[in-house]
Amino acid sequence: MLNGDASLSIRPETRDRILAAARRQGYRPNVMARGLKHARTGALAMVVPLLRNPVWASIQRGALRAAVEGGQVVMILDEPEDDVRLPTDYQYLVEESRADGLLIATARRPGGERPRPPAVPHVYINRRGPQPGNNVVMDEEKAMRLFVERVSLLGHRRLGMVDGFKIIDTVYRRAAAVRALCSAPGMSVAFEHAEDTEAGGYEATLRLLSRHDVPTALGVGNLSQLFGVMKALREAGAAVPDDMSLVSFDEDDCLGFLEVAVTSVSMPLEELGAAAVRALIDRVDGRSGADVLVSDPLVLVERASTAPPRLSRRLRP
Amino acid sequence: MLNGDASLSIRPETRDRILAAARRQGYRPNVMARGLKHARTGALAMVVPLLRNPVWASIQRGALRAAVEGGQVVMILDEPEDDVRLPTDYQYLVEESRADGLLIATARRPGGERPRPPAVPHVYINRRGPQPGNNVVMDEEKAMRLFVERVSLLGHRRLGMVDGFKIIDTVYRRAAAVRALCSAPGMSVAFEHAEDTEAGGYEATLRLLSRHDVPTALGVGNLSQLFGVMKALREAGAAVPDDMSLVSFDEDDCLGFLEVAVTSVSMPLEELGAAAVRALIDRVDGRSGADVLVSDPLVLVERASTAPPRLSRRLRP
DNA sequence: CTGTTAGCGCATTCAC
DNA sequence: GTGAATGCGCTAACAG
Repeated sequence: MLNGDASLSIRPETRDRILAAARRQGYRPNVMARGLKHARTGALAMVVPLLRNPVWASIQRGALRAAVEGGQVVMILDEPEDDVRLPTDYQYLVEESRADGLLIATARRPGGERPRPPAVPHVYINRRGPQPGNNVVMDEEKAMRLFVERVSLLGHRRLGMVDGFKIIDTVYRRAAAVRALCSAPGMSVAFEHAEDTEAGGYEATLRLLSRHDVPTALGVGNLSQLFGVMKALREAGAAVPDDMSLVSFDEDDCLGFLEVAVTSVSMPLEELGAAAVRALIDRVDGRSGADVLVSDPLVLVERASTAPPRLSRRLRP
Repeated sequence: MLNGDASLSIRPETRDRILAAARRQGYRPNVMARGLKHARTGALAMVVPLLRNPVWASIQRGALRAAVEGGQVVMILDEPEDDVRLPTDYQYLVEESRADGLLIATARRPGGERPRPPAVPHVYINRRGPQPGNNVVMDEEKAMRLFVERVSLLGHRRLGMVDGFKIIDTVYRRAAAVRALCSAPGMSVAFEHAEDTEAGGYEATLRLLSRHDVPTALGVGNLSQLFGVMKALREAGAAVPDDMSLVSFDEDDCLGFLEVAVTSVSMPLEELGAAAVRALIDRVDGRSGADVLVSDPLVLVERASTAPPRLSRRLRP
């Protein structure tokens, strides 16, 4: 009755009186006792690499919102980059009833061992696990398409991409998507993989600029790399957007305040986090489901870093 | 015995056999049952404003590290900026045994109501609560001193500061500290309060630049504002560092890759999070303590955005 | 429709 | 030295 069972037929006034009295006396149902009975904790465990990259903050926020809506609480586990664990290393949390399910948001796979899916309810966020059915990812293909369509419409034919390494699942999918999109005759794309850091973006751009066919439009996988990319362009005297069009795949308010305001593709990060939590709650409740592809809202945020390529280059045979 | 009670006198081989068998069968102690008995959950609840500002990622990371060391787990609660609650609104988490204590990391105070400390174990992170004894903060005074000493050594006399509003406790303490530090004859400081956003920093800088006594050295409270500050300086034609020295109070790798590499004061964010968790565990265990002031590692990261003021201005009477 | 009871899994206590 | 009983707070199933 104290949990709001409506099936009881008590006079409303009586019910209210009781509830008021309970509240006044400070009564709180003990979730551990309740959990013991139901074999449910009401908590979900989320394993994240707590990078300073703001995308995780957005994913977390979306996840937390969806969790409170589902009456769940989220506990955060931090996986340090220098101590990459297997997803199965976290299932003890469910086995010892600390959580009902696992949200696995670590992008990097540990090397060597063949992946096995955890034996407890789980969902992979922003990456695919070893099997279909428990993955919630964003529509990277659509993101790449927005980029490629935008710059090819401006007249660019030689594209470039700076992103992380391919062991990161999003990078893998982006690379495949952009290759497919640039397979049209006359189009090409140079893909540089580098660390997800400023220095990584810097080095990758240097490599790109030393090619004989320097791209005229560049996509950058994340904000940290973007700062390195812009530094390399600045030092090389390559003006944005006249010598190089630039598109970031991390949207952030700061982009509008840089030397040149940078156009970006805004990914549905909060939606991703929320969708993952909803999917996990389904699985905890025994409703299994298919993989989820989050495609909205995924838009190009136009700023000032894209323009047609220089005529001199464009017309060169 | 299964939890490693050494007081039992079992033959080591027997003990090992049992433990091995337990492990093989996948036995896991149920933390809810254990918790029910001990009236302990082994979890701490952390209320954060999930801003995209990377400082929260660092604080979280430090807190999570200290939590695993203390055998605790941290659940995260997100307080949206548009729905500021009272700290006491979260004590139900402890009352219904979801957590053993509260880490309150929201900086902004809700207006109107007089603050009352939660009636459960709690610690305020990076802000002071209504009473002394449960606050873990960083040494903002030391941070300001590093800034003021550095630029005054370079010859600056008119300083400026862009930061958030004074209802944010860190800002309040910084403002008091910098005023005290600049009370020497011939020194002055202009303090502009603004939103913790790029636009806020932009507007604040515009106000600063329109003064009759424009500062020659500027401290900026956080990274978001910094982008706005730099845009305003750029548009005004004020060169960094020649026309304006710049110091950020958020350290971030990206600072080294901006148009001008920005000097910063690196705050002990991870240490702050860790110290808060340790303090809270003490309080949960019944050991009360004093306020904690985290002062290390707090250093000036020299980059390229500080220089002596222009001679023309410096020599003007 | 209301009141009582058994048992969730563990740790502590007591009896053996 | 070992084993069985008790109760943490709750709820589902039951008996009244």
